[in-house]
Amino acid sequence: MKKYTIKDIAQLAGVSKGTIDRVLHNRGNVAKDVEEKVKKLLEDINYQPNLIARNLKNNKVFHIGVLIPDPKIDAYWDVCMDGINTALSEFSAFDVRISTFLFDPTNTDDFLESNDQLLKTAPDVILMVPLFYKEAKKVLANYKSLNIQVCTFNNQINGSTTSFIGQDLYQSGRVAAKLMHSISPIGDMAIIHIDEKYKNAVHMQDKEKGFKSYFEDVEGFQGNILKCKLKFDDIEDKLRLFLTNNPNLAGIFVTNSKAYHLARVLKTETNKHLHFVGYDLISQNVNYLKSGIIDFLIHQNPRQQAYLGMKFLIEHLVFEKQIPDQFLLPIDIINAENVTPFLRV
Amino acid sequence: MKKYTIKDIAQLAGVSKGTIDRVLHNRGNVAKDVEEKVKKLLEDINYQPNLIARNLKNNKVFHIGVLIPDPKIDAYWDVCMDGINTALSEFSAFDVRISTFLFDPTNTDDFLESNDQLLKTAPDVILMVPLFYKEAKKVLANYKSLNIQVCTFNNQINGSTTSFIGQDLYQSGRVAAKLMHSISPIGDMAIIHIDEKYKNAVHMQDKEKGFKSYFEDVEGFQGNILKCKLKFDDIEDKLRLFLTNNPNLAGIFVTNSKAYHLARVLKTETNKHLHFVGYDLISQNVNYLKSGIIDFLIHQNPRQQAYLGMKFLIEHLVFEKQIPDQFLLPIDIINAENVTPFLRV
DNA sequence: TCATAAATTGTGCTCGAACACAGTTATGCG
DNA sequence: CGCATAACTGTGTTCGAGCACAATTTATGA
Repeated sequence: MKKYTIKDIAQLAGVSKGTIDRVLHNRGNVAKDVEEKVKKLLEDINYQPNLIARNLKNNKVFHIGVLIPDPKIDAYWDVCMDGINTALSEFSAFDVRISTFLFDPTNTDDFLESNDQLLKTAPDVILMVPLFYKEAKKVLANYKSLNIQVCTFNNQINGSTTSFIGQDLYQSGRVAAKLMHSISPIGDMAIIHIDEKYKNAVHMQDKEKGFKSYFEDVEGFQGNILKCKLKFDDIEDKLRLFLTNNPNLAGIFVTNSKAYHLARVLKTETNKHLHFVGYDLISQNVNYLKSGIIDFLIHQNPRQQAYLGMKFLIEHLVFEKQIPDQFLLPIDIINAENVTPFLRV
Repeated sequence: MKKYTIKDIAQLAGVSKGTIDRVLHNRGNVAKDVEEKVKKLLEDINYQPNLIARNLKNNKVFHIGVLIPDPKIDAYWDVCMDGINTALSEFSAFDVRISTFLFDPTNTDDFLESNDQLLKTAPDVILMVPLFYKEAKKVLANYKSLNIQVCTFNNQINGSTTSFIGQDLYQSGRVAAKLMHSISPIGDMAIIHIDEKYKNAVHMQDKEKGFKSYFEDVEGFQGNILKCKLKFDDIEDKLRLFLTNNPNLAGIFVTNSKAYHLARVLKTETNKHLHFVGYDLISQNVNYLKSGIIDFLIHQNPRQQAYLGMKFLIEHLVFEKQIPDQFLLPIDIINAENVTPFLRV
């Protein structure tokens, strides 16, 4: 229970605090027998350095680089900075500073360029959304060789050992399927991929696989799982055609945050209510959720992802805590009645 | 951007750091003109004391009293200690210690007795589940007069100014109703209160009100909202009777964590599937959720409640942060597919 | 005018870790 | 043996805030 200090240990070992310090930091110049004796003592009393004192002495300014998509181009990222700032203010006792670089989420070159600029600020550690697989893989490998600790969120780069915070997308597809099945026990289901310009195809495919796998597990399910790809410019026509061709359609699952594009069209289709599950609490989606066009949204919690990434990095810098290799957030189910507190958090 | 120290300010003001310190802490013995000058200077440069240095100097052991229901008597509370320990380990750099006192959630006297014992440990601040309205109100008033900061979670004591962390129960009733309506657009709905021995009637009533209010808002809803009170000893018979008497019943909403008692009975009723919404991720409920008897559980997140309470208290002690008067957590919707990550978090 | 009290201001030590540097003991070699 | 060098050990300062106490200045009264 008692907290031992270096001075205590020095006294116990019958040496000076300088020697203890040399042992603690493996700075050499310690007689072997003394070193062993001290090490054993440290072990025995389970010495934990006073991190407050350490931070006071070191008096470091920690520098965190942030590389995320530009919220002005895609509103989904709007809340990330909130999460980052929350973490920052929680640790305001320490001198942690960030350099934020935004990139166009439709432009791989911009990602690379912003990353170059970030690198120039010589950050201690980095928080990043590794949106583009190929480019991110290279970039992350580079940071690994530079021995700069990186935390990624939003999407995982397979085969990378970098720490990742996000959701299990396959499972979130299953959650969507379960919801759909709950509100619509029979009928055809459509998985709809809306083109996003950038290639996060892996994203959508994981969700699709999860969605399908759920219905495969349902014994005697009466309905087909359909698939449909839409592009921005021809959403309306193609969707109407799809609806006409599939009269047994009961539910629609949109694999990204663009559900509102469909919702706009479905709103005018008054003949029947299609069950509708989508992703992400961006304002357009929330409006359709509240008006009853969208039944459920799955919340990927970008704010929390960014917050946690920031927190892990700061705790690593300040308290030398280990950053988890992977941290999977719960998959939040949102309907019209529980949406408000989630917008706040 | 630059962080000013007391020494810096002393130099700027042309006085010694002792004088700055006297001004900062209103310790008097400072000439009026000097005091004003220093105060203005502090204002101008927006002086923020280095909390690391302060904590090192003060070198205090903070003592937090914890008063929660005994998990051995009601498993719902099992995860609270996890949350508390998580917060504790996050702040392991500081010397924060807890004294935990458990009470029987069916026994008001035990609550009062445990509280007396807690009081004897002379805690700096307190984290508490104020389960019993009348008793808690007294206890909280006492702490207020003793000027001991208290954080409560789980249930709010109306008319108390004590900080509260939890959920909006009325709204959670509405969430349950919306879920029920989604999976069962027509038919009668039953609100079932299962007796819990202790008088958290307010709890259940808020949920009931929310549930009802939702269906009142639904235009042209075809169904009745029924109500049923059950006691532990006659659950089975009474429930069967209720089911027989209400052939149009489509959904059941249980207002507390005891849904599994009904689920056991419903499992044997093979004639039709009743839609079923309950509360809390205790293992019995989760099993029925996974096996499909229960459709949704609402997660009150007791772990997170306890964690946040602890965190607020520690940050208050260590960093002198303000504790929010009220912090409402999101209302988590759980089905069989997203339950696992929630059990972990 | 000067002693004394009162008011004000300055100095120095502490907290615990980190590290530079000074000091001490051991070893090697001519 | 003597002396240089290496190997090891101890001391003292620093980080910033807080507080005790010393030091200084100002006010008061005989």
